[in-house]
Amino acid sequence: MADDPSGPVDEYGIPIIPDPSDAAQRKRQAIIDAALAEFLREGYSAASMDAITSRSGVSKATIYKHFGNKERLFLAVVGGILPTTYNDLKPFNSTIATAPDLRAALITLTLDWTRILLRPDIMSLRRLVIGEIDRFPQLGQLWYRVSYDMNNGPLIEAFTELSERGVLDAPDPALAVQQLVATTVGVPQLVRTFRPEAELDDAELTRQITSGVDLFLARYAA
Amino acid sequence: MADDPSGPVDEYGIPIIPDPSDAAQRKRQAIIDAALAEFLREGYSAASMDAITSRSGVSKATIYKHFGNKERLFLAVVGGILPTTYNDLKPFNSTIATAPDLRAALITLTLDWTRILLRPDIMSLRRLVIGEIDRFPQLGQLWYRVSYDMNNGPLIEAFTELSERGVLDAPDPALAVQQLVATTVGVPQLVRTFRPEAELDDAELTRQITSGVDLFLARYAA
DNA sequence: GTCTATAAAGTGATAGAC
DNA sequence: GTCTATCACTTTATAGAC
Repeated sequence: MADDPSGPVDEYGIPIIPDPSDAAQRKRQAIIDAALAEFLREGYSAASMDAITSRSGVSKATIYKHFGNKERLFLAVVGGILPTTYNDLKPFNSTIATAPDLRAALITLTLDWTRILLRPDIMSLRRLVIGEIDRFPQLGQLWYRVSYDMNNGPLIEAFTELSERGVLDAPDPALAVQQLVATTVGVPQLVRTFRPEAELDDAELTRQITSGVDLFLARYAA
Repeated sequence: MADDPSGPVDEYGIPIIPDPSDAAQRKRQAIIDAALAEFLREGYSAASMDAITSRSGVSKATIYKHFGNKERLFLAVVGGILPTTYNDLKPFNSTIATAPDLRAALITLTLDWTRILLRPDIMSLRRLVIGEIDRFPQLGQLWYRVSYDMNNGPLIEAFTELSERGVLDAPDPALAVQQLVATTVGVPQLVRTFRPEAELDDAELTRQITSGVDLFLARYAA
């Protein structure tokens, strides 16, 4: 019988030949995962292609076949993870314009945003992008655009609608959104940017965010 | 006559022998200047000691005699420039508690701060520190402490006094200062952090800062 | 203290076999 | 597409002369 196991077989004994492009896709993903971990740990310059090679389990030549060079790998990996990261923030936007209790809705929204954006992995990614902006200005533009599309943009629309309905008095909704984000998310985020290990229990975080929303409403509630 | 110019002489023809420790001090300063420029351009890892050597005009061995290794050089250079940089912000603090027109004083203060902190060299330094925080947590702590001592600290004192006199209603002066900074300096600074080349004319900057101060006073003016 | 010259290790990238 | 083996170069750091 010619059933020596020279490879994986299915339930009928038929060899499973992985779709070549499928295997390539999995290797590509393994490279991306390894590269992201390495870039986050070491930054762009100190990250070595050798280290990414051993982390990923594929050969260095394969990495170069897929991504060309180190710069393109970096852009592909970081540029690819950015929208994914910010996607977590999207579900919270839609309820603002129709919320019965605007204050409670704003607190919930900004508190959720803050909890996500303070996550250590997202903070590390943020520091990495900021530190490499002179070398990769595209990433700064991308970060800005993504955070605008996913967060500020929808909120501006909601504030515009709320102003028309007389609930808010925000003649410049775009600036109002920037200010709301600054007084809420911005406060703990600034601390964590420079002191990643700074303690911040949930009660204190809630207090800061609530105070920021109240500050915002003291000026903008109609 | 034994006046062959084998070295610089003073007005009497007496050779000027530079104080050895003085020459060393000047070389040390040349190294620091060259290193700062190189680190700002390239970041920590990509900056090469060779490049710093040729920029500074001294030999590589001299740099190592002075600073030991690359990490210590980086810490000495960046840690040394931080207080110097933030010193520019100090003169503006003292007048707040006694200002006849608090709104105007706050606008002047935050506008001056913002103009300084948005300077390209300071923004680059900030990006450098943020990007290297995993490697050099001390710099994050230092940045935080320096900006606290030079800015927030004095303002907190002023707000405390103004609250006691009934001019402000700020039960938590430390948080109020964080919020004021966030709604003023923080708004354009966040944009410039990710988009160094973003245009921002002075009229628009003034509008943002003024709006931030008015937001602050809507909640905290007694 | 300062220099020149060099050591020892690591870098990004590629040629050629399969 | 993927691998092994290797190239050409740069890196940080130091030894030894002055």
